[in-house]
Amino acid sequence: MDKKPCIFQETEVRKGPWTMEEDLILINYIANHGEGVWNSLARSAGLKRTGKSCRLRWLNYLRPDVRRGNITTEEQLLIMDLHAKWGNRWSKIAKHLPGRTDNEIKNYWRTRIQKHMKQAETTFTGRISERGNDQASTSNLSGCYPTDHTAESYSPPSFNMGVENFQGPFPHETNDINIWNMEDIWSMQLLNGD
DNA sequence: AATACCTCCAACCGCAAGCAG
DNA sequence: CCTGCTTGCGGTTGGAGGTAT
Repeated sequence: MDKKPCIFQETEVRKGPWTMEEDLILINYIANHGEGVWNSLARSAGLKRTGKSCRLRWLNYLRPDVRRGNITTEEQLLIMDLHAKWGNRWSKIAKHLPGRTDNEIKNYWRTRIQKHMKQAETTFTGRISERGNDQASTSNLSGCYPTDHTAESYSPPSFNMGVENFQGPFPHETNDINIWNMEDIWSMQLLNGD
């Protein structure tokens, strides 16, 4: 990969997946200096990333209060409700779901809810054309909300951001060297001192 | 077992708003 | 007011992992 360091790589901005080292650097830096001007933070921390990238990584992934795991039924309904009110104002919606990020909600909406609604729409309009629209009401969509495993398999309102309880950001733990979890990162961060 | 297809999500991009000089 | 910089937001994409054939 980086076997041939060249002069350009020195100033080159890194893109793509974050490495554990980068995560650690960012966490350590923020732990010591706090969040700030992201561009200068990236530079001062020695990260070859844009401020934007650092901010995104921190907010969506590294922040200690980021809650990971499947969306609960309550959250699901809240998302539906708020989306009906505000539309695609993901950050606004996210503010009402503690620990959830706008990115996560957005992804959830696009991949699950939107899909289900689309399916519902096609079957629904199919039914309408079959037997009239006597059942036509938007509230019918509520019966089509995804109530699949994602909501059922979610364990814990008792979620605790304590390091020992945190399950890590990755849904699938593997032996891959590039895969680490937040427990690793936070414990290493603790070892590195405040 | 191989591979084609699908799903999900982390991360990027572009744009607009806010703010300081 | 204008300009340049930073941040925040929403849309989109690439790729890893899972599933179907």
